[in-house]
Amino acid sequence: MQKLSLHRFSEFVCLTSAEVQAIERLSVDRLHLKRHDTLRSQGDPVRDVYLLVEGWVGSCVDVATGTRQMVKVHLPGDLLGTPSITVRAAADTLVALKRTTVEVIPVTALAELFMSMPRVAAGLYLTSLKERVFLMDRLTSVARTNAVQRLAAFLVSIHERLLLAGLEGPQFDLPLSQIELADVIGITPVHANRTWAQLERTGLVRRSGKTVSLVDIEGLRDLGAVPDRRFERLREWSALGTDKSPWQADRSVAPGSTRA
Amino acid sequence: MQKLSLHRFSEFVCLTSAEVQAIERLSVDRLHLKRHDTLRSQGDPVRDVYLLVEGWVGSCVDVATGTRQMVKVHLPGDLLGTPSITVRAAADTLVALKRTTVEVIPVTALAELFMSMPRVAAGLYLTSLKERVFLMDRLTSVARTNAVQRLAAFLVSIHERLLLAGLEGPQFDLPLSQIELADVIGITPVHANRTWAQLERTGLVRRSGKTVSLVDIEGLRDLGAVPDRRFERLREWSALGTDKSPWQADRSVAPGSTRA
DNA sequence: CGGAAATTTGAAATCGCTCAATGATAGTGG
DNA sequence: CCACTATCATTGAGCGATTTCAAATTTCCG
Repeated sequence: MQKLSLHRFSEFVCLTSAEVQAIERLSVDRLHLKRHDTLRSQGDPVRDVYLLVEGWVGSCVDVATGTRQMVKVHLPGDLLGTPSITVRAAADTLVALKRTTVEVIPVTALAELFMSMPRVAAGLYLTSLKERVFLMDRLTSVARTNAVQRLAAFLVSIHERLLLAGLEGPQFDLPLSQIELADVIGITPVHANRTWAQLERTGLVRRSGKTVSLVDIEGLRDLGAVPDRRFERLREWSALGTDKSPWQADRSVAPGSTRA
Repeated sequence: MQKLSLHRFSEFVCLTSAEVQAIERLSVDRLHLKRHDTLRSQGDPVRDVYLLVEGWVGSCVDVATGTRQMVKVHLPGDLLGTPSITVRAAADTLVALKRTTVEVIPVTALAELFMSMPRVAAGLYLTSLKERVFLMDRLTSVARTNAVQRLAAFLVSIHERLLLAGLEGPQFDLPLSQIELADVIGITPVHANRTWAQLERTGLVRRSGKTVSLVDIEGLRDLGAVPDRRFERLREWSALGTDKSPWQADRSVAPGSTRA
């Protein structure tokens, strides 16, 4: 995990070594955060984005009324804070959910990379589109399913992403407090507690401390009405561009493939 | 309105005439839809995206349980269906909310344009990031505010976008049925009716038939806890790239600027 | 060990949903 | 142009999910 994970750059486009090196040169600093530290607050000026090397970071939108919504839980390999580069003041607050390390990437450096390497640019674009699908599904989950279903869907989604990052088996550590979990699935902390108890009673999940074990993933997927999204690398975007070296560009990445 | 509106291409990057021409050459077909026609269904193969020339189109995610969530209401100038190009089967259903005209753009053509014109690519990327901010705010609205607040926020948001498209004044036509409105703000149709009545009782809005009149926009903005997002064109992305002609690249676009 | 934060539980209130029925409107074909 | 029909809007009543307020217990961290 000390090696930079370039998930978000290479998930749709296979990169050449020159491209990988260019990405690795983007960083101007490395930051270490402890749990609850704020990387950037909503309203702050936006000069940088961040590559999450290690740890978990939540992206939270604060509401005038005092509550907040965690619109994304970022895992290692994610590129953080990019949506805010389109606005004057950061749209969200980035907060560490556990001990975390990030690389700091100036927006100017990201822009230069984007304009000079078309295939990296395509990767960034497709990743952003994928995030939109993710947000669409989160919005649907919160708007149209009850608390137990949302929790089930969230656990499946996190587990799926951890599998892509190398996790094996149905068990993982969930560093979120119930307060933070409530922020994610759009309920109150008190109800998050009751919802956990209710979900455990179904027998589909077990938890002990911070450790979560998914007993019946298909059952959870059904309960949470998790849509079956099969993301894939697209020939159109890899086969074009200025680069002359050959690359394979057809392998599909199907997180929900246990289902098919 | 017969002229193509290129909102989504030019909102962050000022385009040269060569770039505009390349975009206009993308379309291979023009489709006319009447209200309730489906442009593309969730699960369909994704070969094209669509440029909305005239009309309104809803992007809906269906839930296994039978309900659906309209995750975006598209207005003229919007580029539709792009998030789905990252998945095997379309993530959403695109349905006409009134009489509508779209240009059909093959994904391959979009990819070629992206790989050959860096500044257009930057525009597409930034627009996609902006849509993520939009979705983050929608998610927050649905998760953290009540039905009246969501309706207020939705009306303000649509009005703001119509202003950018040339509308003048606080009045506009809302072609959505209450069923569709319920799909948008994440409630049931019956409750949408009561919510409209409740919002009208505040005196902040009036409606007669399909026509909506925002009596107190600031009041609605406060009620709906609408965040103040100021989108802006970024020097970083315009000033780079292969093009040699000069362009102004500093004008900010501030939809919510009445507030400041 | 001590204090702060997080978890858990109870009880009452509220918001939105469901079921059900009636009225209004608009599109269609004769 | 009108009648017919399907869709949409509206209202009532009861129910259920989630929130709110409050307090007790446990866990975590310095």
